[in-house]
Amino acid sequence: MTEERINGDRAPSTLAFLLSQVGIHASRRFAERIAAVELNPPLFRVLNLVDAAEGRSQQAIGAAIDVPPSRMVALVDELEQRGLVERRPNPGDRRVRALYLTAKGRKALARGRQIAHEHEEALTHGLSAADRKRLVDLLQKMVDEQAIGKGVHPGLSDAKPLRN
Amino acid sequence: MTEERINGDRAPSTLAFLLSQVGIHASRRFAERIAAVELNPPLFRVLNLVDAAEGRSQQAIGAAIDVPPSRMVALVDELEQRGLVERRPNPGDRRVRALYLTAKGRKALARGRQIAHEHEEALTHGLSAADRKRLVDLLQKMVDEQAIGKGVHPGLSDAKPLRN
DNA sequence: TGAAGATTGTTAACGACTGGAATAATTCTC
DNA sequence: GAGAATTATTCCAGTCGTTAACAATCTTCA
Repeated sequence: MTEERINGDRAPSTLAFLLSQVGIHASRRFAERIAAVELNPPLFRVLNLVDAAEGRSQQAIGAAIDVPPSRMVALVDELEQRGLVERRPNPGDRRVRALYLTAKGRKALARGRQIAHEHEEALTHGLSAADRKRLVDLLQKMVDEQAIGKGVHPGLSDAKPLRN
Repeated sequence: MTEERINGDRAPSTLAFLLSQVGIHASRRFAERIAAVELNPPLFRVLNLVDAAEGRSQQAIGAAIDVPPSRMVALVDELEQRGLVERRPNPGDRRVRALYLTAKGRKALARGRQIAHEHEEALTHGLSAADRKRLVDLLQKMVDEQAIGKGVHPGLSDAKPLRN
């Protein structure tokens, strides 16, 4: 094989390019890491939200992370089957299934957070504390300017025109 | 509705979180923008690569952007049907279909680049030139440290354990 | 009070997207 | 010249997520 290595010069280091490159890399690595505890990002997010607001309805937490009701069902089904969360009846409203973390769920969440922490460390490995702070500030500024996801992480598999 | 707005504090502004949030946002917006010229990111990438190295085989450029052969077929099929690229026989190797841009393909590519430029502008809108440079430097440092995609943009829909 | 209209959780059907295996035609290695 | 490797392609199967429809339950308000 000639192996002439096609020159990537065409794809210059524009900020947009770097951002998506690094961002996607970060997402993927995290997905790989979190898989070690049999979780995937959406599941981990739901777990976090349930912990943040126990007793809420499926749709309430679904709305908080921009997940449609029909999708929440499958997500919670899995979490419940694995004994990480419970669906309890809501005395006040019998349509609602209030979500609660089980002891096992708390453990899984703790492990997940530990992994998230390690991920953070690995990702910022080559950066000094000062660099890290600068980067956080700059990115936060972008988030504010762009009014990106009002506090909600987009996740990789939402929206339609993604395709990338 | 109670609308108590579940507190997102659980998802602190870790660098990893910010990076994927902003990165994914950047990818999505670009996908939306590029759709204006009937292209999607993978198609645009192929177009760029063909331009960067005309006459290469499908698999050669596929390898350069980490797209499996079977997928390249569909990608090139579409590009060819729309008259943006041509598959020409390779005199030296009759198995190979060398790819070339058509005049129309060049125009589409030019428009795509224009859009990419606008995207860059919009994305960095709130940043000063100095901020922008700092950000590029920091991100580039991360790319180098992490040995992220050896010059290749990952794209949003590759790898398996993505899921996010 | 009671009927119409919302809302919650679920299921089912459908479509978009991909990668991997198998195949035919060619080329390369010895 | 035989067998291994390579290129492009087709096919198939699996993953995922969205929309629509539905039953049960609540709310509204005449």
